[in-house]
Amino acid sequence: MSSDDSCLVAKLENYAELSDRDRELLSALEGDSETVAAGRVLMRGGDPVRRLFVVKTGWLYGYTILADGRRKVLRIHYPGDVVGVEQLPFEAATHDYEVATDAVLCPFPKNRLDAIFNDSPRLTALLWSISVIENATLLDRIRVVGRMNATERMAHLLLEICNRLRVVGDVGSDASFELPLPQAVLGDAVGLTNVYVSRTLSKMEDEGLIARDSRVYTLLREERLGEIAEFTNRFAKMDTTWFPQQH
Amino acid sequence: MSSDDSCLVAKLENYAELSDRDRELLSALEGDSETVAAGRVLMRGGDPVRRLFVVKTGWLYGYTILADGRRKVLRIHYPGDVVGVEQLPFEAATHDYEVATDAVLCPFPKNRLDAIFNDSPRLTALLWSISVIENATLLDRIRVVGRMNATERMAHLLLEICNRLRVVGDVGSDASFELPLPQAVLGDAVGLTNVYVSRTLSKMEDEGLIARDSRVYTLLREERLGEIAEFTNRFAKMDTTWFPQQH
DNA sequence: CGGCATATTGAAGTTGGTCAAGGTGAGTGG
DNA sequence: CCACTCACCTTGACCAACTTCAATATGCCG
Repeated sequence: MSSDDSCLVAKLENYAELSDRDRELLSALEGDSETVAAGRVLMRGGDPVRRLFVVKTGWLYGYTILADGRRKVLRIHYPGDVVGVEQLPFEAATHDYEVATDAVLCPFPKNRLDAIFNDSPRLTALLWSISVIENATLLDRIRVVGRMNATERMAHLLLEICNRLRVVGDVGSDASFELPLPQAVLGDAVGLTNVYVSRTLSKMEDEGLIARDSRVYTLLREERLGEIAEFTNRFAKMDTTWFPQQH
Repeated sequence: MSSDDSCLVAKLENYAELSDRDRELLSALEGDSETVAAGRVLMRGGDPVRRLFVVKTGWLYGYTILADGRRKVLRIHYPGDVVGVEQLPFEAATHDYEVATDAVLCPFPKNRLDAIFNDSPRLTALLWSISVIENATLLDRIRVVGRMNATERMAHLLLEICNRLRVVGDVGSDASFELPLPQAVLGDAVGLTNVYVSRTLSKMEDEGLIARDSRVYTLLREERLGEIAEFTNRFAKMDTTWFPQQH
């Protein structure tokens, strides 16, 4: 496989120059690939975690189910993501993962990361940075879920999804994109019920903020949505000045 | 300063063996220290971020204020924490930080991290792991705030604080500890109002779950609280088997 | 002693949850 | 090609949890 068709390499090159060696190290992670069907549970909380996954295509999400059945989606993963970094320091998975759409994943054992740690401090810093940025989106999510009302929550979620998809080019120039997740999952992501997600999206549609055609969403007034949700695109820019020098 | 009185070194040594060189690298980060008075704002969202801080003593927390004044505490920082890792990839701070109690901080420029990246892949992996674990506590927080009721939220918060403090030994054998944050801040942390925090804590006290004496809290039935909140102590154990070898 | 921040308690108001009924659309089998 | 199913979405009526507003209490520090 050439590194040209690696969405991970493409994503990382947005932020910093990669050496040939770096590209080689990353390609090694995407060696094998495996197809997983929509609806499959990739991993369960408590399972031993020995592998990470680079997502080549498809969507998945991490979630937990509370004792009484309430469910919370913790993080949505998009093409180009490395799934499992959040499990690195744990012997057993902290939560479940479901594959939302048919997906192509490239699994690799987590101890293969040591090649990166040993050979490329710079690439290590870059991967860490990506994980910290995703972290920042979690802080945003905490802010949203902890203090915002339903419309603000949905606006924020749609903006985040739209901007994540833009990184891999899956968004039209009119800010339209396919969102293959059912409303119940969107609700689980932002802490609302499926019923109230429906009501809220309908209201946003009535107000001309968004349009929907089955599961294709269009952000008609993206700027306004940004104000409503006080949205910041965390992936816009990265500070790499502190990175260790290539050597 | 000897590394013996470094809470950062102490914390890290819980999880993996450190070489003399590692200890040296870490001590370099805690060279200078600076005292900051309770109530001071350490950093504001938008400020350039050039330094990280090792917390030697004291509490601080990160927060954001929404346009209409609603406030959300994003993360509480304890002694031994490295504050600012979450800002590494950003040119400007993503949110504000307030010092909650008089604190001693050791600031160091973020580009001094490259010594660690270059010289100790193993220490790099360890620091990354710590940041991923903190990440996991954020996921827990999202679960709590997104799907749990007031009692469950407060139970979870108290357990998390108690277990974080245990790492630095600030908890009595009867599970009692000083919690110097006003109830409004606790509410901002879990997405409740100060009023409802008061009601909820009173109710928990009536039920014999906790006891309070001014700001000293005792978890009378810690096990039961753990069930209520479905709490997991993320700092209990770390998988270091995948770490790059010392070389 | 006075002032200020914090905590408690009560009463009334809202947002979103719950329960339930119906509608829509894609996929399947006859 | 139609009927059946199943998953998902929508809408209405009622309800509960938490918020808001307001008054009062407590406690610390000058």
